[in-house]
Formats: sequence, C-alpha cells, structure tokens
Amino acid sequence: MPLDDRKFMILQAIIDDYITTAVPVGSRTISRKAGVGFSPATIRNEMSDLEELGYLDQPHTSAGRVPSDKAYRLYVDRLMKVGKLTSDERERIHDYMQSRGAQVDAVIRSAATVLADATQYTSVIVAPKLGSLRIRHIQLVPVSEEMALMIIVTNLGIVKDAVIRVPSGLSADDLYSISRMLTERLANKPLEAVRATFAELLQDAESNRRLMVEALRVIGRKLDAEDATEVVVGGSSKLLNYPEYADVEKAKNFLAVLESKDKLRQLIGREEGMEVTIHIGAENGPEMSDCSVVTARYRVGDQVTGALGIIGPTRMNYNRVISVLEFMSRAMSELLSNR
Amino acid sequence: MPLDDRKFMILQAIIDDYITTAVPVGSRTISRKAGVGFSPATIRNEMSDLEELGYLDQPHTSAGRVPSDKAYRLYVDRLMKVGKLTSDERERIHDYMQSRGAQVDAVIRSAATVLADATQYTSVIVAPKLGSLRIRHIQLVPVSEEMALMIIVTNLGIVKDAVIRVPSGLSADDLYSISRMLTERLANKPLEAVRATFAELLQDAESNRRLMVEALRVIGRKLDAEDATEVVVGGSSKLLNYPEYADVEKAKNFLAVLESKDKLRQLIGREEGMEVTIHIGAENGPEMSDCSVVTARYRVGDQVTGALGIIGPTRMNYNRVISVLEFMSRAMSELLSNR
DNA sequence: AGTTAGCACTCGACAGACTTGAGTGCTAAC
DNA sequence: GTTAGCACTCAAGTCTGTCGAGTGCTAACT
Repeated sequence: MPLDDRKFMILQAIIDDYITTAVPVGSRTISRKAGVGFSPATIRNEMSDLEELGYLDQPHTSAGRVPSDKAYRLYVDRLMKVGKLTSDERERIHDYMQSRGAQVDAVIRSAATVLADATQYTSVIVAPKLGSLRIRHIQLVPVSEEMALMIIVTNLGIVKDAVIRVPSGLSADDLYSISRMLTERLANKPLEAVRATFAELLQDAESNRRLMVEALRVIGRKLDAEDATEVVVGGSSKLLNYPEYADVEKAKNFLAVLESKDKLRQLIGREEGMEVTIHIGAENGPEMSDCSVVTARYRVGDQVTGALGIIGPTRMNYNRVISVLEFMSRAMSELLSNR
Repeated sequence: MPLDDRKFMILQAIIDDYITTAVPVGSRTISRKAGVGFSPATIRNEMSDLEELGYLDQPHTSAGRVPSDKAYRLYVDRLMKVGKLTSDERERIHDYMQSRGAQVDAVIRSAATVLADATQYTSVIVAPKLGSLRIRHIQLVPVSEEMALMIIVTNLGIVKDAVIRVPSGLSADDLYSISRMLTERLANKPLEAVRATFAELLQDAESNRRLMVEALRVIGRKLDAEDATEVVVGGSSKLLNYPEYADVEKAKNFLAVLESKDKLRQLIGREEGMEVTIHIGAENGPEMSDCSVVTARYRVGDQVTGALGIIGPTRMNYNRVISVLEFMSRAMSELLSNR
C-alpha cells in the first residue's frame, strides 16, 4: 500500500492539528477542515491505513490518533516548508544580540535567552572548544598587591582571562616584561599544547620561575574547565506551559536532564555538519523519547564550532524552530567571527 | 490566655513535625512523641487554644493542624536554636569556592550553586552595585586589528572588562599610552562619576578623540547594565521536590517569579543589615505568600554589599538555611574583600 | 482543677458503579 | 470509491458508599 496524495494530505492535516492542540485528532475534525472534501468515514479508512503504515498511533481504541515519530520524520523531511522570520523579528534579534557585546560568554548567554524567547521552547547552547585556537598574546594586568589578571588573546580575537597570584613586590613594569616573555614563549602555540610543553617552558625561566609556574598552571586549569565545555540553558521552565508536561514527574525528569551538562552536550553537540538537524522522539535515546531535539552549529573563525539547539515536545512547531535556529546560527557566527 | 511552657512545647513539636513531613499533624502524633507525657485529648485541648491564639490553622475540620505564619515567626524568633555546619561541610564549601577563582561574577555564580546544593532550596544572589568603587587602573589590550579589550581595575581589585572598537592602525604602544592617559584622567574617580565628567574629559583629548569617546561610552553602558544589577539563581528546580508544589500551576507561578530579575532583586535585596533576616509567607507580598525568603548580605570591601538568599516553602528548615547563609555570607565577603 | 476515656461527628481520600461522549471498525447501500 | 448507519470501546466525569484520621464535647477519674 503506497502513500498516495490523499494520504499525504490527511497526514499533514492530522499533524498540523496535533501540533497546535496536543489532543488526539479524530476523523470528524479532519473531515470538517476546509479543503478536505470527504466524510469522516472515508477519513477513518485512510487513517486506519496510515496507522498500519506506522504513521499514526492510537493511545487506545476510541481515542483519536496521534502522529508517530515516523510521521514527524516524514513531516520534517518532506511535508514541511520552512518559512522565514519576518524582517521585523530578524531585526529585533539582531539588535539585541549586537547590544550585548562580542565576547564569547556574553554572546552565548544572550543567544540562549533569545532562542528560548523566540521559540517558546527550552534552548541549549554549547560553547565552542577553544583548545585548537592559537595564542597570540598574553598580558598580565596588575589588580592588587598580590594579584594580576592574566589575559590570553587568541588568533581569533577570543579572550580568556583568569586571576592569578603574583609575588608581591613586582612592579607594573615587571609584569609587563613577564607578559612579553610569556607571549614570546607561547605565541602561536595551540592552547592545548601549552601543557605538553610545560616542562620545556619552565627550564629557562630563571628569575620568575614561581610566577611562570603559576601562570602555566592556571592556563592548564582553564583548559580542563574548557574541556568540560560550557553549556548554557535558556527558558528551562518554558515547557511547563505544554500539556504534555502537566505531570510533575515528567517535568522533574526533564529538568533533571537540563541540569546535567554532560547529557546536554551529548544531546546537542553530536552532529558535526552546519545544517539544522532534527532528532525526533526515540532517536534521542530512551530518556528523552518524548522530546524532539533540533540542533544547528555556529562557527567561530573557520574551524572551531559550537552547537545550539532547541528541546521541546515531539509535536513542536518544527517550521518555526528551524527558521529561528538557522537565523541564530548565522547571527552568532557573524558576531563571533567578524573581527 | 497566655502562652505557657506546655503550649510552647507542643507548638514546637507540631512545627518540627510539619517541617519534616508537610502533612497536617494530629493530636495523636504529638502525644506519641517521646518527651510528651499527655494523651491525645489533652493535646487537643491545647491545640484548640493555640488555634484560637492564631498559631495554628486547620485546613478543614478533622484534618490535623498546620502552623500559621505567626507560628513560624515565633519559631524563628524564639523557639529555634541555630546550629553550626559540620566542619567537614564547611571545609567542602570553602574548598569549592576557593577553587573557582576570585572574580565577582565567578564567585556569585558558584555561590548560587553551592547554596542551592547545601540547602536543597532555590538560591538567589544579587550582585553588588559597583558604582561607588573607584577606578584604579585602565588598560587596553589589543585583541585584533580593530578591537581592544578594555580592562577597568577598581580600588577593591574588582575587574570589569569590555571589548571596544579602536581605529585600525594603532600599535600596541599607542594603546599603552592611551591607557596611561585614561588612567591618569579617571583614576580615583568613582565609576558612576565617569559619565558626569564626560564632556570635561573629552575637551583635552586631542589626537585620539574618537577612541576616547568610544571608551567612555562603553564605561557608561557598563554602568547602566550594572544598575540593573545582576541576579543569579541556583537550583531553580529544587522546589519541585516538595509536595507543596506538586500542582503544576503553583510551580509555574514560582518559576515565573524566578525569571523576573526585578522581582527577585526586590525580594532578596530589600534588607540592608548584615544579619540574616527572614520573611515568612504573607510578609513577602501576595505573590509569594506561601513561600519564605531568608536573606543575608555579603561585603565587597568596606561599603559595598550584595545580597544572597534562599526561597522555599514556609515550612522550610530555617535552622539549616540560616546556618548555611551565615557561613556563605562570611565566605563570600572574605573571598571578595581580601585582596 | 487538671487529665483522660469515650463517643458522636466531620471530612478527605479512595473505590466501585454508572453515564456520557468522542471516536472507532465494519457493513451495506449509494 | 464514497458514505451512512450502527454497534462497540474506552476515558473521563459524576455519584455513592466506605474507611480512617482527626476533632470537639462531656463525663468520669485522680
């Protein structure tokens, strides 16, 4: 039994309806819709076929039908036409993002908020791995008697900083010359190579050995923290607005996942391509089998990428989510790469 | 009718029980407790008195009784004895906080996590207002052709930074001399005075007028952002574990409040003293009338303070919450002031 | 006078019986 | 191929009765 045009049409109608109402849809509902010229009975026959083909599920006899994961798959692959955001909306997002400065952390944080607001679903953003960036410049800025701020500028203009302890009695000039030395030694090395060359670097640090050790140790620690790449979540309570989470137990499960950065990273960061990819229901593994996850990536410079995504019920408004993600992916890439 | 010792004792027992079980407590439950030598009937008489005095509420006839806000007030003011954290625990928190560096943002963020973890309630931390800090040092670090990182070090060693656009063609040396100039002009002024002296400062900036304008503008904007002082929330989903929020509607309300930084700032930041203060139920206004809010403050240097707090059900474990807040307040103050 | 036992009463929670209504599947007629 | 008709199913809502925890009151006890 093939999927003829009418079946397509009916399936589409069912999905559309279910996406907006979240209530199992019956034959009469579809029959009443404009553009459908058939009686409930006919629709029923078709629905029965669609169920046999695996596109519909019935929660129980005499409830309406609900689209299956397979139906959503078909929907996003073939039935859905992705719209554009209105130029008005694009502008609003753009302005907001622009106003938040261009440092990676800030961009990610505001992007998470924007994504959640624009889609009304929960958003997740995974920070890029910076290990392969090359050090361009290191500078120590005096902060107090015993502290200095170490600023690491990389080849893409991304900045990491950390406060380190310095021996008291060092003048600003001293710090400056130490900065020069550090820069000289480390310039052009990838961040992740710093630890490997640790010993070598220390060998010829005569005078300020203590400080060098501290500086390198801090860089190393930053990297470790970086390895557990940062994950930011936006709008975590959005989904309580959807009836599928009216049950507190379900909501709790979901929120638990949101609090595990590891799981999120796995969920959002798994695809490598730049295009928007969609994982529906069970494709996300048993834990999130009643959610869909839509992800995209953003670029920082030419190689490094991070991921952004939306988590929502399987019946989410894919169309809108995809438009927003595509737009945000581009906006973030621009913001983080154009320097 | 006065509150005699026995009434005190019984009230205490009721509160203790209710705090742990969240179930209305009946006369038999109290009677069975060790240390209470009276029959249920006697207890009932006393409970009836306590109800008349306004310390107990009855959800309906033939349910047990529930402590009123007034009872909790009495409890925290007179009945409760505040314990200490175990030294083990104190050490754990201390270590964790220490390992997170000493920059204000980082401290606040990790403190929010620690607070929520240690108490199992939702935590809120309001960042200090930095406007009255004095500028000690300004330094521009080149980041790319057209960008520089402006670092503002204040008298307390707190650092703010921002990326600003610089005219291309400026060497590192140029930036250095501009930094010097800015520092000279601005040193020892409170951050909030910068905007006021804006025009004056510009007057004698001959050569790099463009850059100066940009720098000052950015400082101004930072301050505006600072005015809408940062608020960080930790463990926002913790309270779903408590039966009083089993109803999704209630949970949604609560989470909505958590997402409004304004309301939170009002809720947490209202008290000025350093001691722990407690607002019970209706004292928090109608919106949070079934929650209690416990707040404390932390110091940054000698004058500037920020606030930290815990939001939970009125039947929260005040004892523990207070110990943790006291400890954290001290820990944060130390971390942020000892430089 | 304070304490306790006894007893009638209240009310929420729970379970089972019944009703309602949306929806289905099947069959026969158009 | 389409539709009307009808019997059937099942969740959800309502109604009813039972159970148990808890109360308030009164009378008896110490």
